[in-house]
Amino acid sequence: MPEQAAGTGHRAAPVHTHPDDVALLTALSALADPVRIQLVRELAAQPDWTLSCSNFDVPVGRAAKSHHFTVLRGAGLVEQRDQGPKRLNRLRREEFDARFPGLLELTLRADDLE
Amino acid sequence: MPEQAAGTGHRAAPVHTHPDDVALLTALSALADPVRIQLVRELAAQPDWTLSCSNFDVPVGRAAKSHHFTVLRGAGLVEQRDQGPKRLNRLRREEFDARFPGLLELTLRADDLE
DNA sequence: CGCACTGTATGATGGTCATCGAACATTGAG
DNA sequence: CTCAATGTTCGATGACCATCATACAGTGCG
Repeated sequence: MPEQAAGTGHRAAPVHTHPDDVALLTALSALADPVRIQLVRELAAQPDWTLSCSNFDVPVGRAAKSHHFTVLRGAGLVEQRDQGPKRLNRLRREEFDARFPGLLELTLRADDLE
Repeated sequence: MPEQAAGTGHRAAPVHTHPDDVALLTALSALADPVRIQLVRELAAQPDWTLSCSNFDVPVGRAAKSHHFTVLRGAGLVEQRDQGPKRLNRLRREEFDARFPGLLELTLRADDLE
């Protein structure tokens, strides 16, 4: 099969939560972690669907990184799509900003003293 | 002594942190707690300097409540002033909003699903 | 002074969570 | 098929934190 959608995947699709279904406390808790803040920032610095999980430069192992992505998905911050063995990521900018106006911008702002 | 300033207080003054000196992670962590969110909301619903700590209706004991106010002060969210045996509170709306635009408004917004 | 009220400080406790190592699953390439 | 690469899952561990009960310290009133 040539380029047939590349999506025959028998793999379990990642579970997503739309920002509209996310509680404020969940969103704040998701962002109240230095590793996850860094993930969101690196994600924002590259085009959508260009970064796979292993491309992020955070000081934790694969297992912890996978856990953090689960949390970010659950908070409506990240969308993931499988492509081959990789899991590509996208920051849900507009949808999240519609639910929590300003919060993402705040997170992405390069503040000193962090 | 009649109304002589009411400030002879030998009590240790509460330690405050200006929002400008607060890291994003600190602010998010402070608000990522249901009790503290409720404290901030009740505080916002009344005029400044009208609520003493014991006036807040949260389901924790005095000790825990005191702890939460310490966290809120350290995040630049609350200012406290001693008056007699009471410690009056004020939400630092403008200063906090200048440092973290939109975050306070987000917190005060009555979202369902929390 | 003695007392009620208000808030803080001090351990102690329990739960949550971030992390790791190792095992496992899936995918695509050789 | 075999292998390397990518992620997930599981169990265990350790740290952090919210909470409590208790004791303590100011404050003002009678």
